[in-house]
Amino acid sequence: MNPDRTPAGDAFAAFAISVLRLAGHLQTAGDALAKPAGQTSARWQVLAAADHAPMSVADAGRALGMTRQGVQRVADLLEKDGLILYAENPAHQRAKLMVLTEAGKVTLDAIKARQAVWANALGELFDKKQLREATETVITALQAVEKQSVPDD
Amino acid sequence: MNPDRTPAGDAFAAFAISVLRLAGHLQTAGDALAKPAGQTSARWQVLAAADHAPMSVADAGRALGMTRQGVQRVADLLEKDGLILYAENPAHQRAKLMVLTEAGKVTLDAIKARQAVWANALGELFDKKQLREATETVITALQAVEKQSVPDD
DNA sequence: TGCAGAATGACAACATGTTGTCAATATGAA
DNA sequence: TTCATATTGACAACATGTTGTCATTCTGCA
Repeated sequence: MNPDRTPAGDAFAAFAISVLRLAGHLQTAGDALAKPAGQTSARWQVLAAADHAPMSVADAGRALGMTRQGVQRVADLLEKDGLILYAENPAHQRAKLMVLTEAGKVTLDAIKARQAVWANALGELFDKKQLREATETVITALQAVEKQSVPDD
Repeated sequence: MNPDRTPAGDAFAAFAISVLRLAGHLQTAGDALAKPAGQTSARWQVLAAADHAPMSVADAGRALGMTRQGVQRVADLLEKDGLILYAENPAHQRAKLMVLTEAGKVTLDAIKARQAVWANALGELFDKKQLREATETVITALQAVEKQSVPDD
């Protein structure tokens, strides 16, 4: 079946599959959390990045682990909806800064409030130590997968 | 900042974010593993489902947690490339069965071999118990997130 | 046996994100 | 200061997946 996978390989593969499945459900939950505010996970992420600090589209792309073109498309939609605006950047003529408008702040706060209720309820289901250890394992895997180049293409 | 999130909520949110980030990297790694065979993660998943047992597009959608339309698009591409074929289904005139062709089997085996090397190497980096416990936590979260409806829309 | 309702594939519109390319703008080293 | 190089936004093509709709085919029950 899997001719050359070791027990350790099997264990990692099972872990990876469960992580991918959970991520799908988390994505769905994120969309549901953002929906009453008329937003989506993607828009929420960009709003949150711009709220954290005014930044260019390229900055947000790096912060979110996405290409700047992908962020650009969402940011243009957010601007059209009046949730962000592109402010002049004294340090760079081309790279305008995304800034939340009042409407953007209200929208983001509404999503954050719903997310808090959701996360609090789910957090109660776990032992604190269990959740912390799992998070550490996930982060370790994150770094390992980043580092591990796939067997030579 | 997050006015009403409890420590447990913070812990779950941190866990969720790390899972989403790892899933992104795993997706990228999956694409890299499939690429030398001229495939992608999506095509690999459909090939693997059809290899497990001949099944209809709708069946594969359920197995993969995707809509049947999404699977259909990929399956049509796989058929066009000669990796699967739609076999008559004695039990259902409309719902043909996806079956791997010889070329499909060769392609899938090539991907599986590369995935084994990759998973084995990553699995070695972890304590077996650590990986097993993290997988259990992820699966528990999976079930909880499925069950937990988002605060009333 | 019929027939209402479910399941399925086909098709279209759309959301999300990537890759590739181009021109405009910054940046840093000679 | 100048010029090669990197960064950035704009634009297009494409991959992936969802939602919605329709007609066809199955299924189960009265």
